[in-house]
Amino acid sequence: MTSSRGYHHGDLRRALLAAAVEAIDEAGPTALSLRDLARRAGVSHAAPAHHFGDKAGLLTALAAEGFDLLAEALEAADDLLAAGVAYVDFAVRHRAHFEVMFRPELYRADDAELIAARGRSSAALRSGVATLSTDDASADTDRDALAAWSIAHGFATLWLAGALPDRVGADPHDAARTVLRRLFD
Amino acid sequence: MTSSRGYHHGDLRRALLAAAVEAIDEAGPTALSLRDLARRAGVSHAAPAHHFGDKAGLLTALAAEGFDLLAEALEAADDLLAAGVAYVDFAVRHRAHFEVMFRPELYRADDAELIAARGRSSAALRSGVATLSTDDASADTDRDALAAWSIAHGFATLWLAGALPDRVGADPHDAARTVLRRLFD
DNA sequence: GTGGCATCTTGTCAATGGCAAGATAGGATC
DNA sequence: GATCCTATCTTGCCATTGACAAGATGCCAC
Repeated sequence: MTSSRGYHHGDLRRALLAAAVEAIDEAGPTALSLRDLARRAGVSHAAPAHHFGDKAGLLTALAAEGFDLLAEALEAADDLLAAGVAYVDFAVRHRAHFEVMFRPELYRADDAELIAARGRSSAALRSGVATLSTDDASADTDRDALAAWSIAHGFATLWLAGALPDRVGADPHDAARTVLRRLFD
Repeated sequence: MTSSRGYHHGDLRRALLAAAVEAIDEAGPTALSLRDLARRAGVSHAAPAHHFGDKAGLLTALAAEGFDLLAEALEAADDLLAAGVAYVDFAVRHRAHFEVMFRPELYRADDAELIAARGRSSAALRSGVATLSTDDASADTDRDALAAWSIAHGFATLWLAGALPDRVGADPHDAARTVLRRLFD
Protein backbone atom coordinates (compact mmCIF):
# COMPACT_ATOMS: atom_id res chain seq x y z
CA MET A 1 0.00 0.00 0.00
CA THR A 2 2.94 2.27 0.47
CA SER A 3 3.91 1.61 -3.14
CA SER A 4 0.62 2.59 -4.71
CA ARG A 5 1.82 4.75 -7.56
CA GLY A 6 -1.52 6.13 -8.65
CA TYR A 7 -2.75 9.63 -8.21
CA HIS A 8 -3.46 8.80 -4.60
CA HIS A 9 -0.56 8.01 -2.37
CA GLY A 10 -2.25 5.63 0.02
CA ASP A 11 -1.13 6.96 3.37
CA LEU A 12 0.55 10.25 2.65
CA ARG A 13 -0.09 11.65 6.09
CA ARG A 14 1.84 8.85 7.76
CA ALA A 15 4.57 9.00 5.11
CA LEU A 16 5.05 12.73 5.63
CA LEU A 17 5.33 12.34 9.39
CA ALA A 18 7.91 9.59 8.91
CA ALA A 19 9.83 11.77 6.45
CA ALA A 20 9.71 14.64 8.94
CA VAL A 21 11.27 12.46 11.63
CA GLU A 22 14.00 11.50 9.20
CA ALA A 23 14.66 15.09 8.14
CA ILE A 24 14.68 16.43 11.69
CA ASP A 25 17.08 13.69 12.77
CA GLU A 26 19.39 14.84 10.01
CA ALA A 27 19.34 18.61 10.47
CA GLY A 28 17.03 19.66 13.30
CA PRO A 29 13.53 21.09 13.15
CA THR A 30 14.73 24.53 12.05
CA ALA A 31 15.96 23.26 8.70
CA LEU A 32 12.74 21.35 8.06
CA SER A 33 11.21 22.07 4.64
CA LEU A 34 7.75 21.00 3.56
CA ARG A 35 8.91 20.81 -0.03
CA ASP A 36 11.70 18.48 0.99
CA LEU A 37 9.22 16.21 2.76
CA ALA A 38 7.07 16.18 -0.36
CA ARG A 39 10.08 15.15 -2.44
CA ARG A 40 10.95 12.38 0.03
CA ALA A 41 7.39 11.07 -0.20
CA GLY A 42 7.34 11.38 -3.99
CA VAL A 43 4.46 13.83 -4.20
CA SER A 44 4.07 17.38 -5.40
CA HIS A 45 5.21 20.34 -3.32
CA ALA A 46 1.69 21.34 -2.33
CA ALA A 47 0.46 17.92 -1.25
CA PRO A 48 1.41 18.30 2.43
CA ALA A 49 -0.81 21.36 2.76
CA HIS A 50 -3.92 19.27 2.30
CA HIS A 51 -3.13 17.06 5.30
CA PHE A 52 -1.60 19.54 7.69
CA GLY A 53 -2.53 22.99 6.48
CA ASP A 54 0.90 24.45 7.01
CA LYS A 55 4.24 23.71 8.63
CA ALA A 56 2.93 24.40 12.12
CA GLY A 57 0.13 21.94 11.49
CA LEU A 58 2.55 19.17 10.62
CA LEU A 59 4.68 19.87 13.67
CA THR A 60 1.56 19.92 15.85
CA ALA A 61 0.73 16.41 14.68
CA LEU A 62 4.31 15.32 15.29
CA ALA A 63 4.33 16.77 18.81
CA ALA A 64 1.02 15.09 19.66
CA GLU A 65 2.35 11.77 18.42
CA GLY A 66 5.43 12.36 20.56
CA PHE A 67 3.47 13.01 23.75
CA ASP A 68 1.51 9.82 23.13
CA LEU A 69 4.68 7.80 22.69
CA LEU A 70 6.16 9.38 25.82
CA ALA A 71 3.07 8.57 27.86
CA GLU A 72 3.32 4.93 26.77
CA ALA A 73 6.97 4.78 27.75
CA LEU A 74 6.35 6.33 31.17
CA GLU A 75 3.36 4.11 31.90
CA ALA A 76 5.50 1.03 31.31
CA ALA A 77 7.97 2.06 34.03
CA ASP A 78 7.69 0.40 37.43
CA ASP A 79 9.07 3.09 39.71
CA LEU A 80 10.24 6.67 39.50
CA LEU A 81 13.85 5.87 38.67
CA ALA A 82 12.71 3.65 35.82
CA ALA A 83 10.42 6.42 34.62
CA GLY A 84 13.31 8.90 34.64
CA VAL A 85 15.51 6.54 32.66
CA ALA A 86 12.60 5.87 30.28
CA TYR A 87 12.22 9.63 29.80
CA VAL A 88 15.86 9.97 28.74
CA ASP A 89 15.65 6.87 26.58
CA PHE A 90 12.61 8.30 24.85
CA ALA A 91 14.40 11.57 24.13
CA VAL A 92 17.34 9.74 22.57
CA ARG A 93 15.34 7.17 20.61
CA HIS A 94 12.71 9.65 19.44
CA ARG A 95 14.92 12.66 19.13
CA ALA A 96 12.88 14.34 16.41
CA HIS A 97 9.63 14.10 18.34
CA PHE A 98 11.28 15.26 21.54
CA GLU A 99 12.92 18.27 19.94
CA VAL A 100 9.59 19.49 18.60
CA MET A 101 7.50 18.71 21.69
CA PHE A 102 9.23 21.25 23.88
CA ARG A 103 9.38 24.04 21.31
CA PRO A 104 5.83 25.38 21.39
CA GLU A 105 6.64 28.27 19.09
CA LEU A 106 6.91 25.72 16.29
CA TYR A 107 3.38 24.37 16.55
CA ARG A 108 -0.17 25.16 17.70
CA ALA A 109 -0.17 24.64 21.45
CA ASP A 110 -3.95 25.01 21.60
CA ASP A 111 -4.59 21.93 19.46
CA ALA A 112 -7.06 19.60 21.19
CA GLU A 113 -5.36 16.34 20.28
CA LEU A 114 -2.02 17.67 21.43
CA ILE A 115 -3.36 18.86 24.76
CA ALA A 116 -4.90 15.46 25.39
CA ALA A 117 -1.66 13.64 24.62
CA ARG A 118 0.33 16.00 26.81
CA GLY A 119 -2.15 15.35 29.59
CA ARG A 120 -1.52 11.62 29.35
CA SER A 121 2.22 12.24 29.69
CA SER A 122 1.79 14.46 32.74
CA ALA A 123 -0.50 11.95 34.43
CA ALA A 124 2.01 9.16 33.87
CA LEU A 125 4.78 11.25 35.38
CA ARG A 126 2.76 12.18 38.45
CA SER A 127 1.70 8.59 39.10
CA GLY A 128 5.38 7.66 39.00
CA VAL A 129 6.18 10.24 41.66
CA ALA A 130 3.33 8.94 43.81
CA THR A 131 5.22 5.66 44.24
CA LEU A 132 7.98 7.55 46.02
CA SER A 133 6.26 9.66 48.62
CA THR A 134 3.94 7.16 50.28
CA ASP A 135 6.21 6.56 53.27
CA ASP A 136 7.00 10.17 54.12
CA ALA A 137 4.25 12.42 55.44
CA SER A 138 6.34 15.54 54.96
CA ALA A 139 6.88 14.82 51.27
CA ASP A 140 5.92 17.52 48.82
CA THR A 141 4.66 15.65 45.80
CA ASP A 142 4.48 18.72 43.61
CA ARG A 143 8.04 19.66 44.35
CA ASP A 144 9.28 16.10 43.94
CA ALA A 145 7.53 15.75 40.61
CA LEU A 146 9.02 19.00 39.40
CA ALA A 147 12.50 18.05 40.57
CA ALA A 148 12.28 14.62 38.97
CA TRP A 149 10.96 16.02 35.72
CA SER A 150 13.63 18.73 35.71
CA ILE A 151 16.61 16.45 36.22
CA ALA A 152 15.43 13.93 33.64
CA HIS A 153 14.52 16.63 31.14
CA GLY A 154 17.75 18.51 31.75
CA PHE A 155 19.93 15.45 31.31
CA ALA A 156 18.09 14.47 28.13
CA THR A 157 18.34 17.97 26.68
CA LEU A 158 22.02 18.34 27.47
CA TRP A 159 22.71 14.90 26.01
CA LEU A 160 20.90 15.74 22.77
CA ALA A 161 22.70 19.08 22.54
CA GLY A 162 26.03 17.30 22.78
CA ALA A 163 26.86 19.56 25.70
CA LEU A 164 28.01 16.84 28.08
CA PRO A 165 31.73 16.12 28.48
CA ASP A 166 33.15 12.98 26.88
CA ARG A 167 33.82 11.34 30.22
CA VAL A 168 30.08 10.75 30.63
CA GLY A 169 30.39 7.95 28.14
CA ALA A 170 28.52 6.90 25.05
CA ASP A 171 25.53 5.16 26.61
CA PRO A 172 22.79 7.60 27.66
CA HIS A 173 20.86 4.84 29.42
CA ASP A 174 23.56 4.01 31.96
CA ALA A 175 24.69 7.60 32.39
CA ALA A 176 21.13 8.71 33.06
CA ARG A 177 20.61 6.00 35.64
CA THR A 178 23.74 7.07 37.51
CA VAL A 179 22.80 10.74 37.54
CA LEU A 180 19.13 10.22 38.38
CA ARG A 181 20.06 8.08 41.39
CA ARG A 182 21.59 11.21 42.90
CA LEU A 183 18.07 12.56 43.27
CA PHE A 184 15.98 9.44 43.75
CA ASP A 185 17.98 7.45 46.30
CA MET B 1 27.33 56.99 17.97
CA THR B 2 24.33 54.80 17.48
CA SER B 3 22.69 57.56 15.46
CA SER B 4 25.46 58.13 12.95
CA ARG B 5 23.50 58.23 9.74
CA GLY B 6 26.37 58.22 7.30
CA TYR B 7 27.39 55.42 5.04
CA HIS B 8 29.00 53.78 8.02
CA HIS B 9 26.77 52.70 10.83
CA GLY B 10 29.18 53.08 13.71
CA ASP B 11 28.73 49.82 15.53
CA LEU B 12 26.64 47.67 13.27
CA ARG B 13 27.94 44.43 14.71
CA ARG B 14 26.69 45.29 18.18
CA ALA B 15 23.43 46.68 16.79
CA LEU B 16 22.75 43.48 14.87
CA LEU B 17 23.37 41.30 17.90
CA ALA B 18 21.01 43.48 19.95
CA ALA B 19 18.40 43.27 17.20
CA ALA B 20 18.83 39.50 17.10
CA VAL B 21 18.14 39.26 20.84
CA GLU B 22 15.00 41.32 20.33
CA ALA B 23 13.81 39.27 17.39
CA ILE B 24 14.48 35.93 19.08
CA ASP B 25 12.65 37.10 22.20
CA GLU B 26 9.68 37.83 19.99
CA ALA B 27 9.49 34.70 17.86
CA GLY B 28 12.29 32.26 18.68
CA PRO B 29 15.53 31.56 16.84
CA THR B 30 13.80 29.58 14.10
CA ALA B 31 11.95 32.61 12.79
CA LEU B 32 15.09 34.75 12.80
CA SER B 33 15.70 36.56 9.52
CA LEU B 34 18.89 38.36 8.63
CA ARG B 35 16.96 40.77 6.43
CA ASP B 36 14.70 41.61 9.34
CA LEU B 37 17.73 42.37 11.50
CA ALA B 38 19.09 44.60 8.76
CA ARG B 39 15.79 46.49 8.64
CA ARG B 40 15.78 46.90 12.42
CA ALA B 41 19.29 48.31 12.27
CA GLY B 42 18.44 50.55 9.31
CA VAL B 43 20.95 49.06 6.89
CA SER B 44 20.72 47.19 3.63
CA HIS B 45 19.85 43.52 3.50
CA ALA B 46 23.39 42.39 2.74
CA ALA B 47 25.15 44.41 5.46
CA PRO B 48 25.03 41.64 8.09
CA ALA B 49 26.98 39.31 5.84
CA HIS B 50 30.07 41.43 6.13
CA HIS B 51 30.20 41.11 9.93
CA PHE B 52 29.05 37.55 10.42
CA GLY B 53 29.36 35.82 7.07
CA ASP B 54 26.02 34.09 7.32
CA LYS B 55 23.23 33.31 9.75
CA ALA B 56 25.25 30.63 11.51
CA GLY B 57 28.04 33.15 12.01
CA LEU B 58 25.74 35.60 13.74
CA LEU B 59 24.32 32.90 15.98
CA THR B 60 27.84 31.72 16.80
CA ALA B 61 28.69 35.20 18.06
CA LEU B 62 25.45 35.31 20.03
CA ALA B 63 26.12 31.93 21.64
CA ALA B 64 29.67 32.94 22.60
CA GLU B 65 28.38 36.14 24.16
CA GLY B 66 25.84 34.03 26.03
CA PHE B 67 28.42 31.63 27.47
CA ASP B 68 30.45 34.61 28.64
CA LEU B 69 27.45 36.15 30.38
CA LEU B 70 26.59 32.79 31.94
CA ALA B 71 30.13 32.36 33.26
CA GLU B 72 29.95 35.78 34.88
CA ALA B 73 26.64 34.94 36.53
CA LEU B 74 27.89 31.60 37.85
CA GLU B 75 31.15 33.06 39.14
CA ALA B 76 29.22 35.59 41.21
CA ALA B 77 27.36 32.83 43.07
CA ASP B 78 28.56 31.88 46.55
CA ASP B 79 27.49 28.25 46.75
CA LEU B 80 26.00 25.58 44.54
CA LEU B 81 22.39 26.42 45.29
CA ALA B 82 23.02 30.04 44.42
CA ALA B 83 24.73 28.93 41.22
CA GLY B 84 21.73 26.82 40.30
CA VAL B 85 19.35 29.69 40.88
CA ALA B 86 21.67 31.99 38.94
CA TYR B 87 21.61 29.50 36.06
CA VAL B 88 17.81 29.62 35.90
CA ASP B 89 17.78 33.39 36.31
CA PHE B 90 20.22 33.69 33.43
CA ALA B 91 18.03 31.54 31.18
CA VAL B 92 14.98 33.67 31.91
CA ARG B 93 16.69 37.06 31.71
CA HIS B 94 18.75 36.18 28.64
CA ARG B 95 16.28 33.93 26.98
CA ALA B 96 17.49 34.60 23.44
CA HIS B 97 21.11 33.81 24.26
CA PHE B 98 20.13 30.71 26.20
CA GLU B 99 17.92 29.34 23.45
CA VAL B 100 20.74 29.57 20.94
CA MET B 101 23.54 28.34 23.21
CA PHE B 102 22.14 24.84 23.53
CA ARG B 103 21.14 24.39 19.91
CA PRO B 104 24.49 23.63 18.26
CA GLU B 105 22.93 22.87 14.89
CA LEU B 106 22.24 26.59 14.58
CA TYR B 107 25.85 27.75 14.85
CA ARG B 108 29.47 26.71 14.35
CA ALA B 109 30.39 24.66 17.38
CA ASP B 110 34.06 24.61 16.39
CA ASP B 111 34.47 28.37 16.71
CA ALA B 112 37.46 29.22 18.92
CA GLU B 113 35.89 32.13 20.76
CA LEU B 114 32.78 30.09 21.49
CA ILE B 115 34.77 27.13 22.83
CA ALA B 116 36.71 29.44 25.15
CA ALA B 117 33.54 31.03 26.51
CA ARG B 118 31.91 27.65 27.01
CA GLY B 119 35.00 26.54 28.89
CA ARG B 120 34.65 29.46 31.29
CA SER B 121 31.05 28.45 31.98
CA SER B 122 31.97 24.84 32.65
CA ALA B 123 34.80 25.84 34.99
CA ALA B 124 32.48 28.08 36.97
CA LEU B 125 29.96 25.28 37.34
CA ARG B 126 32.55 22.76 38.49
CA SER B 127 34.01 25.14 41.05
CA GLY B 128 30.51 25.59 42.43
CA VAL B 129 30.12 21.84 42.86
CA ALA B 130 33.49 21.66 44.63
CA THR B 131 32.06 23.71 47.51
CA LEU B 132 29.63 20.87 48.20
CA SER B 133 31.70 17.75 48.29
CA THR B 134 34.55 18.71 50.61
CA ASP B 135 33.05 17.06 53.67
CA ASP B 136 32.17 13.73 52.16
CA ALA B 137 34.90 11.39 51.03
CA SER B 138 32.49 9.20 49.11
CA ALA B 139 31.22 12.08 47.03
CA ASP B 140 31.37 11.71 43.28
CA THR B 141 32.07 15.20 42.01
CA ASP B 142 31.50 14.32 38.37
CA ARG B 143 28.14 12.81 39.09
CA ASP B 144 27.13 15.65 41.40
CA ALA B 145 28.11 18.25 38.83
CA LEU B 146 26.10 16.46 36.17
CA ALA B 147 23.08 16.11 38.43
CA ALA B 148 23.22 19.77 39.46
CA TRP B 149 23.62 20.93 35.89
CA SER B 150 20.82 18.67 34.72
CA ILE B 151 18.24 19.80 37.26
CA ALA B 152 19.01 23.50 36.76
CA HIS B 153 19.07 23.15 32.99
CA GLY B 154 15.93 21.06 32.95
CA PHE B 155 13.98 23.46 35.11
CA ALA B 156 15.12 26.43 33.03
CA THR B 157 14.24 24.71 29.77
CA LEU B 158 10.82 23.60 30.94
CA TRP B 159 10.12 27.08 32.25
CA LEU B 160 11.05 28.71 28.97
CA ALA B 161 8.98 26.19 27.03
CA GLY B 162 5.94 27.10 29.13
CA ALA B 163 5.62 23.42 29.96
CA LEU B 164 5.29 23.82 33.71
CA PRO B 165 1.83 23.79 35.30
CA ASP B 166 0.35 27.06 36.51
CA ARG B 167 0.60 26.10 40.17
CA VAL B 168 4.38 26.56 39.99
CA GLY B 169 3.75 30.29 40.09
CA ALA B 170 4.97 33.25 38.11
CA ASP B 171 8.38 33.80 39.70
CA PRO B 172 11.04 31.52 38.25
CA HIS B 173 13.56 32.62 40.87
CA ASP B 174 11.60 31.36 43.86
CA ALA B 175 10.28 28.27 42.10
CA ALA B 176 13.79 27.30 41.04
CA ARG B 177 15.11 27.72 44.57
CA THR B 178 12.43 25.42 45.93
CA VAL B 179 13.02 22.72 43.36
CA LEU B 180 16.81 22.87 43.47
CA ARG B 181 16.79 22.45 47.25
CA ARG B 182 15.38 18.97 46.65
CA LEU B 183 18.76 18.00 45.24
CA PHE B 184 21.16 20.22 47.12
CA ASP B 185 19.99 19.92 50.73
C1' DG C 1 -23.14 5.16 -14.18
C1' DT C 2 -23.27 9.50 -12.21
C1' DG C 3 -22.43 13.03 -8.94
C1' DG C 4 -19.83 14.44 -5.01
C1' DC C 5 -15.84 14.80 -2.43
C1' DA C 6 -11.30 13.93 -0.70
C1' DT C 7 -6.83 13.87 -2.59
C1' DC C 8 -3.16 15.50 -5.31
C1' DT C 9 -1.02 18.71 -9.11
C1' DT C 10 0.35 22.85 -11.44
C1' DG C 11 1.09 27.66 -11.34
C1' DT C 12 2.11 31.73 -8.99
C1' DC C 13 3.78 35.32 -5.53
C1' DA C 14 6.30 37.44 -1.75
C1' DA C 15 10.10 36.65 1.37
C1' DT C 16 14.52 34.76 2.49
C1' DG C 17 19.66 33.46 2.36
C1' DG C 18 23.54 33.96 -0.01
C1' DC C 19 26.66 35.57 -3.63
C1' DA C 20 28.85 39.08 -6.78
C1' DA C 21 30.02 43.55 -8.07
C1' DG C 22 30.12 48.24 -7.13
C1' DA C 23 29.96 52.57 -4.14
C1' DT C 24 31.58 55.15 -0.06
C1' DA C 25 34.20 56.69 3.81
C1' DG C 26 37.91 57.06 6.95
C1' DG C 27 42.54 56.56 7.86
C1' DA C 28 47.46 55.56 6.58
C1' DT C 29 51.25 56.92 3.82
C1' DC C 30 53.82 60.03 1.30
C1' DG D 1 47.13 68.25 1.50
C1' DA D 2 46.70 64.51 -2.16
C1' DT D 3 46.40 59.65 -2.96
C1' DC D 4 45.83 55.07 -2.15
C1' DC D 5 43.84 51.37 0.51
C1' DT D 6 40.88 48.77 2.97
C1' DA D 7 36.89 48.02 5.83
C1' DT D 8 32.20 48.89 5.47
C1' DC D 9 27.91 49.15 3.25
C1' DT D 10 24.71 49.04 -1.10
C1' DT D 11 22.46 47.33 -5.20
C1' DG D 12 21.29 43.60 -8.04
C1' DC D 13 20.56 38.96 -8.70
C1' DC D 14 19.22 33.83 -8.23
C1' DA D 15 17.55 29.50 -6.16
C1' DT D 16 14.63 27.91 -2.48
C1' DT D 17 10.78 28.14 0.47
C1' DG D 18 5.87 28.67 2.42
C1' DA D 19 1.49 29.70 1.23
C1' DC D 20 -2.41 30.30 -1.69
C1' DA D 21 -5.55 29.55 -5.84
C1' DA D 22 -7.36 26.90 -9.40
C1' DG D 23 -7.62 22.75 -11.74
C1' DA D 24 -7.06 17.55 -12.42
C1' DT D 25 -7.86 12.82 -10.78
C1' DG D 26 -9.93 8.88 -8.79
C1' DC D 27 -12.67 6.67 -5.18
C1' DC D 28 -17.22 5.93 -3.09
C1' DA D 29 -22.09 6.41 -2.19
C1' DC D 30 -26.25 6.35 -4.25
